[in-house]
Amino acid sequence: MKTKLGPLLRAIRNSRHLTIKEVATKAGVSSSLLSQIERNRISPSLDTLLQLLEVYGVPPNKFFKDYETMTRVEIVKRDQRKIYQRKGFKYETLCGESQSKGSHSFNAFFLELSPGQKRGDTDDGHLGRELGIVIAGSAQLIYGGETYDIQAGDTLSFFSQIPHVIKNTGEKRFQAYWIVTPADGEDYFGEKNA
Amino acid sequence: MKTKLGPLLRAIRNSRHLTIKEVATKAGVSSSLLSQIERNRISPSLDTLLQLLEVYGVPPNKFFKDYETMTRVEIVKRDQRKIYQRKGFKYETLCGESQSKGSHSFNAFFLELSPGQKRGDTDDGHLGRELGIVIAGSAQLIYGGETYDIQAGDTLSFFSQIPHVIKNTGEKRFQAYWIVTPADGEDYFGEKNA
DNA sequence: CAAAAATTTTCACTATACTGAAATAATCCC
DNA sequence: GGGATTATTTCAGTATAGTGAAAATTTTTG
Repeated sequence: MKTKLGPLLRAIRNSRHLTIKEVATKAGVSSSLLSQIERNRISPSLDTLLQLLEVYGVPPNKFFKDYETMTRVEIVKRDQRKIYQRKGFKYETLCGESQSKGSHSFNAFFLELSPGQKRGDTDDGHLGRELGIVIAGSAQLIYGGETYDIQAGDTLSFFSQIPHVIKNTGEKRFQAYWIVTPADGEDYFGEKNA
Repeated sequence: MKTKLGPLLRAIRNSRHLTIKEVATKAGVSSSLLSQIERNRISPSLDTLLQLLEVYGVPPNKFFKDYETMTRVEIVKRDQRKIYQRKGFKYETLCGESQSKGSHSFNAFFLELSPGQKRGDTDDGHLGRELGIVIAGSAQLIYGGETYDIQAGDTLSFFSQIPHVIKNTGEKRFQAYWIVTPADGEDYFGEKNA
């Protein structure tokens, strides 16, 4: 009851355009079990997981390589930014190694929350990564059951399929740059910009 | 109740000179559970396995990469040998790709069984790979619950920690070259030629 | 938009992973 | 070699993974 790989399994299944029933039958398990696994209500046994991966044609080591980067939340504090020069411009790295390498690239928009307001639901269906750059205010990030306090100058990045909520806990309004990635060709998923 | 990675987990634990109790405590599980997992009497849940790997400091993707090559038995029939020339010698490959690459290299000895005689026990403690080259006679290999018929000209290779038995089922005596590997530096185990 | 079909979720039940304590086996040490 | 200590296994009981059917939801279709 600890692992949170259900959403990834669901994303893989959707990318193959397979129904729960189809996959369950091929893997030799019940539909209800698969349904519960994909929503993290049950932590699958190793046997079950390996059977599912076999149906999807995903080698276990590849799956766990991605799982590793998936389950890692990385918070870069303002004073931890790495600064470097390039082509006359000054850069400050906002995203650590575990996020920048791999098969997801970013797109951005601007986000503002009034005091008490919150954003992000438990299952928005979007697949990929999110990157938040906090400009003003303070907030709480709830990610995979754990809570993180963030404030102006901090940067946070995580896998968007995992349930997450961000809430303005301060008095002022909360402002941040928000970057979202589509799934691209390097991962399991056949379709681009799904 | 399908996976057979218990012996590998036990081998890893022994290489670290840790007791069942120590590991179980660190991983937050009971001693009895670990005991049963290592002898394949229980297929661990994913949570439990990941906790154990964390104690050992083994990344899951690495573990499953090795598990993949571990669980594969490869039988090369006489007429399937790949023949090639090199430095004036003629070679016939006896060992497929899944065995030759990776972190185990081979050493050899000669094996002879009289009719009905059998060799190999369910847990000989030796860690590494075995390679058998059958010269004369016929036999049965029982490996991980499955039975394979082998005869003169065949080659078999497998991970020696998995329970295995070879039995002379023919009328004549059974002869084979037998190759065994020690664990080397590329895998989890600190000690060489343990 | 409403009925039908297909897919997913819920619910009561069964099988098995997991626990804690006692029994067995192995190791230590004088 | 024998008693003490430590490590492992066994056993009865509990928690949770897994099942099969029916209910609820979503999608399709006319």
